[in-house]
Amino acid sequence: MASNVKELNEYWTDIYFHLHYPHTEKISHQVIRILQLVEKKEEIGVNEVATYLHISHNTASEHVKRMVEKNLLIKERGLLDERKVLLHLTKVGKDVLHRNTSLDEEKLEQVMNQLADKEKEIIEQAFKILSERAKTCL
Amino acid sequence: MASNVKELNEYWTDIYFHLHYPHTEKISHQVIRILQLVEKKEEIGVNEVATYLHISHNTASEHVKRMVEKNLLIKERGLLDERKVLLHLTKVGKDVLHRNTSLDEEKLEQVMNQLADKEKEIIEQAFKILSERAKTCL
DNA sequence: CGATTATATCGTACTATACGATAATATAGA
DNA sequence: TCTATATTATCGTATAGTACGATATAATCG
Repeated sequence: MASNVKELNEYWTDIYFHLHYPHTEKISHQVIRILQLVEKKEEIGVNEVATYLHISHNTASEHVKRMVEKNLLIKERGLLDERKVLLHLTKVGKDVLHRNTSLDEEKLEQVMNQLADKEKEIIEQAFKILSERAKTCL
Repeated sequence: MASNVKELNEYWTDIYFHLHYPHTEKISHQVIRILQLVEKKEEIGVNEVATYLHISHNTASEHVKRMVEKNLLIKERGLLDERKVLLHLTKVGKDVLHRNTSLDEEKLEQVMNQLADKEKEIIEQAFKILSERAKTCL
């Protein structure tokens, strides 16, 4: 079973390598990780960012500040607890995140269009199942 | 069909978000991109790195130099053409790459073990099909 | 030998990353 | 209300990452 998982990972990295967007952007690693976190979680504040990246809260605060300056994030204060910050992606933030973590839509569509209907269906089902189950993990 | 591709990307990013390894490493974005390139391609030299990352050849050369110093890459001179450099991953390089681009094997196995045999099969097939077709893209 | 190709190095500049110390502000509890 | 705690922000400082022009080295090609 372990070799099975390794095999899946090889497929996974092959897919990303061949279908990712070109690397034209000068974007840092931590910035992308923060964008990913903010996109997928609701109610994200500075402390959650710090915990997620295993960095101190002051460093996290500075990341957030710079990302707001660059118009990647929007900061809002919590309604119930005004100490808290609620982070959201801007349109620019969403675009940057997309180009750096998603599969290139043109390439993916091109590949999908080469497939038989049954194959397409298998892929859609597989991704759906795995994403749903992944969400319940831990 | 376009919405289909967007849906797949949402599944894709959800899967990575929930199943990736924890972000404990202080590793830069360009370093990971270079590791990915070297892993997936044979006969990679400094110029290919520069082209792939859209950076100048001297910058690429310095990335490679630092990565060799950190024991992430091994440099070898081309047998036929000694001007060329051939890059390979070290064990450390492979490990770093794995922890930063693959799915966490424990988590993935945990998720897979919750699935019915038929679901497992669908996922394996889907990933296999997509990775094979992706390789023929462009 | 001269031109080309592939890589390396030097100097320089700027950005990113990180943390300790400290501060500001909001909430919660005695 | 006063104090403790929680959350975020800022300052000073240090180190590493990123990048490029200019220049150099070395191998190959014609």
